[in-house]
Amino acid sequence: MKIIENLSMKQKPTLKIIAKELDVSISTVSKALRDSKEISEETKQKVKAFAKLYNYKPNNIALSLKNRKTKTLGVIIPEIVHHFFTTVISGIENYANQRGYNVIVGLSNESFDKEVLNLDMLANGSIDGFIISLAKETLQKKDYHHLRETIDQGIPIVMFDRVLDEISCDKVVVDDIETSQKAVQKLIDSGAKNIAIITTEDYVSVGKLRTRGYVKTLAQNKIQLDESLILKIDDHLNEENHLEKLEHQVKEFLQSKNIDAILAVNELYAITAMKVARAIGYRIPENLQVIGFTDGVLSKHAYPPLTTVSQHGKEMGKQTAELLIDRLENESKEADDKYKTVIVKTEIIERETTKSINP
Amino acid sequence: MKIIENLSMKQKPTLKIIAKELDVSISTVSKALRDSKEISEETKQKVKAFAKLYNYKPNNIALSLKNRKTKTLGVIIPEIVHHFFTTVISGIENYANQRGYNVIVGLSNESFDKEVLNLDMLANGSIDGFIISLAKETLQKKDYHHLRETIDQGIPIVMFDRVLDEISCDKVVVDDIETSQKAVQKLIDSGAKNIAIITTEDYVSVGKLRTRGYVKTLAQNKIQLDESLILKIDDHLNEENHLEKLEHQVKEFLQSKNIDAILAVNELYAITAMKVARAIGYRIPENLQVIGFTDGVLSKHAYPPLTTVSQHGKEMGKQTAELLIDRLENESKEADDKYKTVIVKTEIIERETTKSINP
DNA sequence: CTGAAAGCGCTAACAG
DNA sequence: CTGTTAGCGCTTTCAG
Repeated sequence: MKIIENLSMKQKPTLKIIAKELDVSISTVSKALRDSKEISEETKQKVKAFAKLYNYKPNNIALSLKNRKTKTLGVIIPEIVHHFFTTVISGIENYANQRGYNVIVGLSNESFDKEVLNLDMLANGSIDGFIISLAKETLQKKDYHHLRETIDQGIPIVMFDRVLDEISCDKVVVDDIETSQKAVQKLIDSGAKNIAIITTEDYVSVGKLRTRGYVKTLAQNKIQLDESLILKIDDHLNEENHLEKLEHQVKEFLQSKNIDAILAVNELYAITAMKVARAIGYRIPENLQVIGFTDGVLSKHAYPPLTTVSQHGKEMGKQTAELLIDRLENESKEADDKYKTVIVKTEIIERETTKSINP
Repeated sequence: MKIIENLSMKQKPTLKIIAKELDVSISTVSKALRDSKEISEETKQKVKAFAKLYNYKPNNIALSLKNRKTKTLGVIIPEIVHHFFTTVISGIENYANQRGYNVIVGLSNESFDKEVLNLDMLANGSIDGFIISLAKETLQKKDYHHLRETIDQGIPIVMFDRVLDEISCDKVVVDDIETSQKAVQKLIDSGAKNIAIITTEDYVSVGKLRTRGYVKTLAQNKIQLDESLILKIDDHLNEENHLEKLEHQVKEFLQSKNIDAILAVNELYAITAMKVARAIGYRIPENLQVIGFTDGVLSKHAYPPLTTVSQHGKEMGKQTAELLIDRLENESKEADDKYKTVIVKTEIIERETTKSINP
């Protein structure tokens, strides 16, 4: 075969170019490469050899335009410097790749506007569907028009973790109430009397639900609820000194109360509570037990290693991706059209901030 | 204006549809929307109003095909559940968005094959350029053909952190040698005599460079180098029990030596060293000082809070994105064609694992 | 001022 | 077995 010089390594080969060089038509090349039986063995060989030689790869964009699907998922999360979200992404990416999908990541930074922007930016054909965990600001504003619009446009959304009852779509969550109950029960069983919870403001659904589980468990154990043992952190992540503020709030709380156990709604709150508590003389777990949510590096490497609720982020990621891709690929078969919400199991990982349960 | 019924909310409007409804040509619509002066004010108004009403947004894929550029960057990193990479991504995303670019993320999981796969998957038109930090396995194998090929294909690459001298392209790094020197000098100045370094195998460039800085600083201070104070961790991240193994290696090391300061090449090694050291009776920083690299959550919330070298991941991300986008948008002007490597400043953040420097 | 036509790279129905 | 044609959605000459 004579090698044609105008095919420098630089020039990315296209069907057109191959066709010209081989002096056949574009569609012949296309068919040959896809092993169509319309094409003679001989031609196929020739075309394939040439394609291989010049390392031909079909252009994704052209395929996307033709097929009206991009084989890529848009993932929009509030923050990426965050262990939980990071594990979720890794779960998504892994699974999506296996099924031939790519992942575009957008960050909302907990901002409503950025969430909308990202959605818009990607909804114009760049992706086939969204996986999203809502920004705090969105939850506060309760403005969901952007979600409604993209669903109306026919772009499916799967929500995870921070989800909305108001929007019907597939969802993946942890059973926050039940999990929180398990944790509080464990604290009670191991002898705690004055159990506090450090949680978020109610507009963050996970915070609200976990608080609900806390309240419920106390009731079940006939323990009088003391509202003042519920600390709702007023957390503005984007502020410069939010860590200092957090510590301050926690410190005041711990000093003013007589607490022997804490359930914290995330790692950071748990770690902070431990740090502050230690500073004011508590010993953990002897006179203060702590359980956190989200099993991340912080918990694992904390001092002492923190007992936490593992949310299985990777599994959640896998589930969201699966739900989304299944929906994308079944659009025609209206069979399983109903929206699903899958609940991912949690698990309490016992480390050294809780006591073993009394027999 | 009469509202035409076949435009249900579901149907995504295209120029074609708008043209038909308004009974003008496609090109007129296109021009009107782009405010071409070829079009009469009246028509423009009409078209724009209609487009707005039906929430028309140009299809990105079609634009990409037409313009031969996608306005999206491919970022390939070894791991995402990792504070440093996560901050880099956030820096990239932020800056890229500002300039109208999206970010596709690919994870190599430290595997050569997955790195190649990801590169291939995205190089077929999905992205305009790459930002990449190499997988350990790639560094070991020294097989860089995939990088060479994509550069040959005309797709620019910017490498960061784990970079290669062998490949010419833009790079963003931290000055590892110098930084490491600063850290070691600090340890020496605050009285340390037997300074150890916990580092990676040499094929990880940052490990090698930091080690070099360590060696250099000792020499400058006329301290005899004791090779046995260099612990090179044989780290296979993907193994199940790599944490246990790590602890084990560190423990043996600490027990067999008489060490009063440690420079650790990343957070995990630093934290692990502290944990092990505490367990065998060291007090930090009284008789063991520790400095880590990578200022992440682990360091900040460690017990005691760890003195670390901040690598300014976010800044690095911004720089990589800037380098890449600038190159993409200047392809014609061969002016600044030379490859650059920008060095991002580091900074030692003093917390409680080091002593203040003796006067 | 408006529209027809070509083309980005690819596929597929339809002719030959 | 191979080629022509049309079309995915958009921009951009070039005619009218």
